[in-house]
Amino acid sequence: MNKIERHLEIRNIIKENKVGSQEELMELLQLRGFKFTQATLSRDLKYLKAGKKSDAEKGMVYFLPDNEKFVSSDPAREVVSESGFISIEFTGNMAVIKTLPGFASSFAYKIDALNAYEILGTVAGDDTILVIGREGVHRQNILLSLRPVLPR
Amino acid sequence: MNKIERHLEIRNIIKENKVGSQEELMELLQLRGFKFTQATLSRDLKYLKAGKKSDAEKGMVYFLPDNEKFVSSDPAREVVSESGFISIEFTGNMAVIKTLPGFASSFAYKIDALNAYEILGTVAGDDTILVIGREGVHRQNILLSLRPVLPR
DNA sequence: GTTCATATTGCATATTTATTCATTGTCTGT
DNA sequence: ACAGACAATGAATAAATATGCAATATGAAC
Repeated sequence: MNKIERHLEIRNIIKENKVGSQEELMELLQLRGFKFTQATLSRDLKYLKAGKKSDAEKGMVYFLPDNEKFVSSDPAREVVSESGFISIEFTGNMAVIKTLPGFASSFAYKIDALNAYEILGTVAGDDTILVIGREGVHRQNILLSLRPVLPR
Repeated sequence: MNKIERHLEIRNIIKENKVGSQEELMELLQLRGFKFTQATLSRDLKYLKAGKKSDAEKGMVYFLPDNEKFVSSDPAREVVSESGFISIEFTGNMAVIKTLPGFASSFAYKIDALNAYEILGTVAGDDTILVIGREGVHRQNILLSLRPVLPR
């Protein structure tokens, strides 16, 4: 039972190639040594939240949800893809942190876990976190307290 | 032969609703007085380059390519039904935008896409968006930069 | 190991979507 | 108005995708 590996390979193939049907995808996977049926592939694609979009060349091709395209194999970008952190900016005694789509809440969770006195609380959307500083606390203090969760 | 109108309506429906199948879409169109078969709808969707993507609520739903512009055949409802926008109010250098339930994140996405210098970021819930203005920026500037995504 | 609970899968089939072929509708030039 | 060319459509059917069910595998608790 090699579901995990199969899922990884499916993602790779969909990202690198224009795949027009499950049958086509199945052939590619079988070339790589996987053994299974179309029913399984249908379930896999559902699990991976793959969709199908219009393509000039092949009619319809499979694609993965947006956040997939940010997963880079380039080590220089690893930091971003691991934590999802993109940027931080201040206004007043609040900080606005930008993350990759979907990463905000997990990132905010880390911030909350710091239990920093300086930080009153956080509000997380999908790709943005609002960090509310305690009254009288200066942005430099907020930044310092956030240090542990920010990429170096 | 009302292909054009039908296409417009299909786009509206797809934009505004989560449509899971051609059959479902066909019912909605027939309620609006269109008469045709599934074969035609399949061709229409191909022509409109519609795709299908994963959706938490309905499994798979149709969507239009990014560059597709929304055109409503009912001008009166366009404002609210297109964007879901309901109201905007300010406090300090933040704006609170109210939308129809479920519309906040897609509306916030449009705001983010503006990439406005004046706007540090947005946090979206289900029907409310908090827009954080850059320090020193006044509400009038924020309002101006939001202009492109607000109903006229 | 044995048992129970749950996950994974294939097979067969249902459901959904695309296409072929024939027909009808629309437009243009005369 | 008529003929010819082509677009649009429906009916039937093919192709593609999803799912119910039963069998098998996996892991946890004992």
